[in-house]
Amino acid sequence: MGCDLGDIITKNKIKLSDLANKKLGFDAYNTIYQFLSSIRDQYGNPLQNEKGQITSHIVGLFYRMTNILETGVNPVFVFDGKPLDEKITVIKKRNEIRDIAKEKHREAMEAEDYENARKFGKQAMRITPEIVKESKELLDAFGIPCIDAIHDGEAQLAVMNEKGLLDGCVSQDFDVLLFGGKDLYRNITISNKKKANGKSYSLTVSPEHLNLQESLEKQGLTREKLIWIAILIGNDFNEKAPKVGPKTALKLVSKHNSLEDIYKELEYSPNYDYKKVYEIFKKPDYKEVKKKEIQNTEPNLEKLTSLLVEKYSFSKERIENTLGKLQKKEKEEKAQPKLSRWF
DNA sequence: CGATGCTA
DNA sequence: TAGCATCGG
Repeated sequence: MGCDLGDIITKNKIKLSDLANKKLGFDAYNTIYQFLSSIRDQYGNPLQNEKGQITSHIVGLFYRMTNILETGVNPVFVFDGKPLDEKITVIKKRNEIRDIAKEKHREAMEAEDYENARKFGKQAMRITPEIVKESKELLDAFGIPCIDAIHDGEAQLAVMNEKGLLDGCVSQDFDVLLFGGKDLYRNITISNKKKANGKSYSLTVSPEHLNLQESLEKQGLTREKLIWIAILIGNDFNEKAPKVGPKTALKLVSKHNSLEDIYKELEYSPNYDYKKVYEIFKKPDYKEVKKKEIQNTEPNLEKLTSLLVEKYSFSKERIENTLGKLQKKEKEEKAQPKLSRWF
């Protein structure tokens, strides 16, 4: 997904508690997709209740958002709008991969090959309008505002960050930086353990902060040249140039003064409109939002409980136990009205 | 993924 | 009670 700028961007380890009192914009699709692909049973099927409703995104959002609010973060979720025409190719390709994965998951289940079932099950999920609606309903009960971007959610996040409406953007993808977002936060999770694959639990990931300006300075780049790199190595809007990875791309943009010159050296003529792609990143689509629209409100604990217990059949005991922690935090804030984010 | 249960 | 295993829905 997105664009593989991992080798070019500087990563700074942080603690979750460093994010207290920050206004952070979450890439909604990115966050929800992670839950859908990782919260699964031993056969690679998503979690569902007895009615057959998928609940992976609900479980994931519920626990992560209680932790995020407890940390003192003020979140806002930004959803993707209608995709740009330039993104259709990537979307079609992803849908094909998903369809193939679905079929392979079915075959693996039939063969009782559960390792492969898990592997392909992960790749078979897609975010449906239903999942979006349910996620928004849950976030609303948490008092977390949701907004819809014109096109790419990451574009909207980047501009909101650049304008000072956000202290940072939360996504696993790097694209926010291409769109001009200043601060990107990755791995914003409670547990630092990550499954390398089905078996080993060895890899650990920690929350990290990526700053656009710092990364550009360290590499002697400008944002314009960073966008060239993205175009050369491939992104959501165009495919990569042959035999060019991040390292080669970095050398190429340092040596040349235009993408035309780089393509000339590569003896490659792209069959896509790279000037248009440049503009998509350079001047991202933005929907005007007022500060008031992205303000958090007090979580509605009764509504959360009834939603989760009645609609999704969660264990009442678990929900009340988890929400109890949030309630405690709330009481502390009310005792210190000046510090409260809700008034 | 994040919580909870089990084990030594 | 830390560290791994497996529920959860």
